[in-house]
Amino acid sequence: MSAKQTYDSHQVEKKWYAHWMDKDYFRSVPDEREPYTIVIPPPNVTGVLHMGHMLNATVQDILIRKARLNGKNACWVPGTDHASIATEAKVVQKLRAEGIKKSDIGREEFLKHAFAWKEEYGGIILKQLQLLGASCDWSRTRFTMEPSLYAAVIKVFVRLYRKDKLYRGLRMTNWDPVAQTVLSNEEVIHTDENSNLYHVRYRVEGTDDTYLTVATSRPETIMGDTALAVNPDDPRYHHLQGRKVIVPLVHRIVPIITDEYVDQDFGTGALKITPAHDPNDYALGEKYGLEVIDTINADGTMNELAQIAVGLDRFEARIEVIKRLKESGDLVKIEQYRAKIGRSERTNAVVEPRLTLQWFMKMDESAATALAAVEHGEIRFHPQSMSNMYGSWLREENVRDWCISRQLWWGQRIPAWYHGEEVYVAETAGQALEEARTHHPGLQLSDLQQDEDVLDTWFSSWLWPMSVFDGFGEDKTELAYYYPTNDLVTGWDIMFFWVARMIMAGYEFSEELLGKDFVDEHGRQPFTDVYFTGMVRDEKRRKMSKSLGNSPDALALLDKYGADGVRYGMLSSAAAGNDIVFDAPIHDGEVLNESQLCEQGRKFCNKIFNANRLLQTFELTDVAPEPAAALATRWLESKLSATITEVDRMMEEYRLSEAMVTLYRFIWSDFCSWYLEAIKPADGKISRETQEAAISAFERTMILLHPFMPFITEEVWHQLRPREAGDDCIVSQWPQPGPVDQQGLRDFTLLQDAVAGIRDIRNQRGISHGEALRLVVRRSAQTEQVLGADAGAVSFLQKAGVLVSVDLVDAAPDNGLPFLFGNDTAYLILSEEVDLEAERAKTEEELARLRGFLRGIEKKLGNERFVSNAPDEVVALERKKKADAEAKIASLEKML
RNA sequence: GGUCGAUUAGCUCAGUUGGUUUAGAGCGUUGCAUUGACAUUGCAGAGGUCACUGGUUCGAAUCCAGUAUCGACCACCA
Repeated sequence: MSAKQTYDSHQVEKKWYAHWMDKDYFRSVPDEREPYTIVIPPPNVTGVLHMGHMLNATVQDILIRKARLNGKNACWVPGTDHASIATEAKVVQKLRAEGIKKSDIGREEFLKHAFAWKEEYGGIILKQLQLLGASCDWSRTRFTMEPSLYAAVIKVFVRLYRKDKLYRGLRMTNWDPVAQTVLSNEEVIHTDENSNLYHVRYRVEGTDDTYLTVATSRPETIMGDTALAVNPDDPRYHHLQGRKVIVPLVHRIVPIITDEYVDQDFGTGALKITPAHDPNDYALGEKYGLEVIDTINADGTMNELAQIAVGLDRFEARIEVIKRLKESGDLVKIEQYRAKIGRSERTNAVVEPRLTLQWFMKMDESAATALAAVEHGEIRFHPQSMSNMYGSWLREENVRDWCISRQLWWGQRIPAWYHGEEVYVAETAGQALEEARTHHPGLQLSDLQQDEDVLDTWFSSWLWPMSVFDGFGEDKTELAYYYPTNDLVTGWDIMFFWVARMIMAGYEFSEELLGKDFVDEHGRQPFTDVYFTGMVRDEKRRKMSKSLGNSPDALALLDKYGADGVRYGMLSSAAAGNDIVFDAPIHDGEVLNESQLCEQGRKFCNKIFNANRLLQTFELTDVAPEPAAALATRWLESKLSATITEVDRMMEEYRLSEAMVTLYRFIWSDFCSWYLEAIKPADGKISRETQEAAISAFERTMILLHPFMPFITEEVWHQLRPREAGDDCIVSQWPQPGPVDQQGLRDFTLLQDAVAGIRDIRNQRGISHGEALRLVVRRSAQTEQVLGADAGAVSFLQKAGVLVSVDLVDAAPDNGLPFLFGNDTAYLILSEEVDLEAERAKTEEELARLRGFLRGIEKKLGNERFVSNAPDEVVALERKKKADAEAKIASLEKML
């Protein structure tokens, strides 16, 4: 026999992934089979694999491989997202390092650089997914900025505009001064931060020493103040109503207005109004017709209108303004304060409320439709509780129009052309011109100005389930076959960004694209089920992120534990929607801590690998199977069937990690610890029939485990027996459960318990596992049935318990050590003296426990209402429990 | 401020319409054995009044109410 061996993941993974690709197993084309479709949540084109992607991809791969084994036409569409802000920021940074300014080279040139960047780094993440084993149809790889998907976005914009769902308007928006673009509300992250509340006094006009003091967190905006406000019911300020005050530093005279909005209990009960730099102030400004003085530039510096601190950044300006207020004596006090600060999701810059002209999509109708789709069950969420979060977002009062324009170049340019104040929206400049000419016949292309802005990245991602099948193109064959897709797997953090909007797009466009008959039959929803993965957190429960540097290097993990090991480790603690706490902080590719979860996965691979090796070492004979092996084989078949049923059910309910753990236990405990030990021959010779049964069971087990751990299962599949070309685990058939012999399972459990009892005695008395003992069992209906009916039972007991003999007797032997065998007693015959007192104490302890148990049952059965109200089978069960307990007690009493 | 969720062994978590032997797994821990499939593995042990208090029920970890603690999401209080 060869020396000890350990499973080596590296070479196996490389070999089989190449083989699968070579055989085109991941490829899907429409055919007569039922489709099963997943579209990947497209990662950022320049991103690198992190833990979130790995968890997400593992779940999708499990679902897609399971569907493939079930004979469906499994199609997993991969791709990447152009991620306009993130990618543009990276390209800008790279150019800056080369001494190039974005504004100097212009749009065309910049886009060339951006595409070059995409060519260089784009798709790295997809390559990394392959290392994990992801069985995507790579021939379908799509990119949100490729021509056909770009065209889809433009078409959709035009359609929505024609449907009067889009409008352009001057609004108070979230401005990112670093990226210098507007953001949607969802892209602003609000967190509590320490800040100060500055109390500043404004002198009342026409007085020398009457002041109105306001509290503000943003003193640098006072140069833009155009009013102060108090609550009309506030008695402190009744005498000031209708008066005017002088803004410090800039000496502007502004009115004191009254409005219910002002909270008397906050700060001083007086509020400064800066309509240009605060959404609420803007609303009040509109209400009272106040002047808007915009004092901040797009890059966050102060402009000339500020008069003070011109050219300084807003935060430097704050320091300067405070200094001057101190000098003028107008700063009354500074209070510590904890405030919500909004930051840009992408650049982390503090968001500046800013009045800008943007495109918006009306959301009221779409939101209502999308909400109904989940409420009515056309789309199911897993876990179901996630629909609460979804509901709270889409409820009418929380929905706001979607700001879809961005002041960037990397993205789909808005197809709107302007002629002065007029707007022409069309798919091409030519069409826009044509339309413009209906009003102005002599117009030339050069008279029209295309909108400089691009569309929000999510305005292309929301079409993903349709656009990847060219749903907006001429040929609808693919869309009609694959749509609606089946499962969407994503993190709940993009439920609003992405999931909700895809649902909206599905209901908005599917009928136009596929026709009413089609959607009436198949549905309008983009997917039928959404599986929300949890966030991957580090051992301190912080969300893993690049900025914290707490995310392990995914590639180092794969290298260390193998793809199967990592998949096992990630999934084993990942019930749907639950955050998973990952335990392996790795920095710069070096593993600092062991990941116990992945290590367990690695060991599991090793166990499977060696189980196969054992099977291969047996020497075959043509004799009939040993009785013990025959019994164990029948038991294993029942057990396997039960396991298949259980795994099927768990998969249907999206309880993937439980399904995997079930298989882990089946393989490790049932197959390896009990079954292989039972059939393992002493002389190395095994019946051909037993060997075949073992291999057959093991290969079906490999299929069951394949979705979870594809590489090791494929490898073992091929080592188990010679295979024809094309007979691969990945394309085999999911096994069907056979009959389950419940009585047989129960009887076998009894034998296992007896073996445990024997081992326990050996352990406690220090009897070597190798020393064969004699076992004597008291004869009863139960023991006769278990031991007498099948020659295998005795021989199994002998083998597993290491016994020279097993005898059924009517009277207790006088030198035996008794233990419970089912409801009866068995005696292990020892050569040495038995410490009767110690045994007696143990037996009495057990007796006391059983009596307590029996009392509980008797109480229950003595309860008239229980007997009359509980279902018959429950009562029958309790009676059985009672009888069993009584039999056991009798046995124990006899022992004493 | 509003809404939702969580609280089960030292740790991470299961527990699926309330009822199969007075709660399960993995890891960790303790003891013993082993290195002849398994840089290990096997066997066994300890460890939980299922957050707390009431209620519904023949029966509650499971349903209801309240309390406590934690967390998440949403919200324009300067």
